[in-house]
Amino acid sequence: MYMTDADYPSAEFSDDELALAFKALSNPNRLRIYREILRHERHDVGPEDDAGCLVFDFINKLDIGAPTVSHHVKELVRAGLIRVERNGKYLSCYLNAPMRNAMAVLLNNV
Amino acid sequence: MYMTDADYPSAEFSDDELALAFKALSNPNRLRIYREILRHERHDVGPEDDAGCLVFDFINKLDIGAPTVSHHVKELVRAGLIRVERNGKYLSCYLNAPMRNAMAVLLNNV
DNA sequence: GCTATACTTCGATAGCTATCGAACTTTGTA
DNA sequence: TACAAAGTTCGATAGCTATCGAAGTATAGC
Repeated sequence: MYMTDADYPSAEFSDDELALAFKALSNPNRLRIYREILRHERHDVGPEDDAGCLVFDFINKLDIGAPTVSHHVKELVRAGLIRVERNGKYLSCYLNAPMRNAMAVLLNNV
Repeated sequence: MYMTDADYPSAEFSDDELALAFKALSNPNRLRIYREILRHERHDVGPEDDAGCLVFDFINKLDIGAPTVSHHVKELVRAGLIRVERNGKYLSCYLNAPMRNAMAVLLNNV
């Protein structure tokens, strides 16, 4: 695990921000993308040799076109759920832990 | 606590069902209603003297009309997030634990 | 510089949704 | 039985969104 408690600040998000995050998970294809990123993060490889989760794979595995995948990835970024980084030819997706944590706290704690 | 492990079956929901649940939380007012029900469940009173969370209160506290509140409550029920029960003059809302659990597992585990 | 690959942007569209006011139903109470 | 309160149903509307195909951009490799 590369995470410490510092990666899980009990960050406060507004109702609107949280609702936006949940909205980002309200489309089945977008939920699949997010779950894949979560799963990838969990089988944690070292940060150096980790190419992240590739948009390329989403385009090839999901039954929707590249423009739609591009749109979904942007929505996940806009919602603060993930961030995205170019690695040469490919685009990698990474989990944004604070928002995940905020949603989890909402469901478990309050 | 009135819950046991049996109240938390690792129930399996499809991507579509989970996406529907997240969609139900994608509207700020609906999220507020759900959080209030969660909060109420947490300060757990005994089942006998517990009137639950009243739709009446949502109608009076949120800045939206009664028809809209009614619509939102129905969406939460349809998504499997809550259930609703008439208690005399008032309508009470109760948490539907399996769906909450499924969302929490998704965010924490996979 | 050319070509192929990996996306992105644009414009369009069909379908959904949050909200409202008006009218209705159901329940408790006088 | 009548009245009031609590919630629902209806019909309408403005605005959003998932998806597409076509065309554009950026990167890697030759």
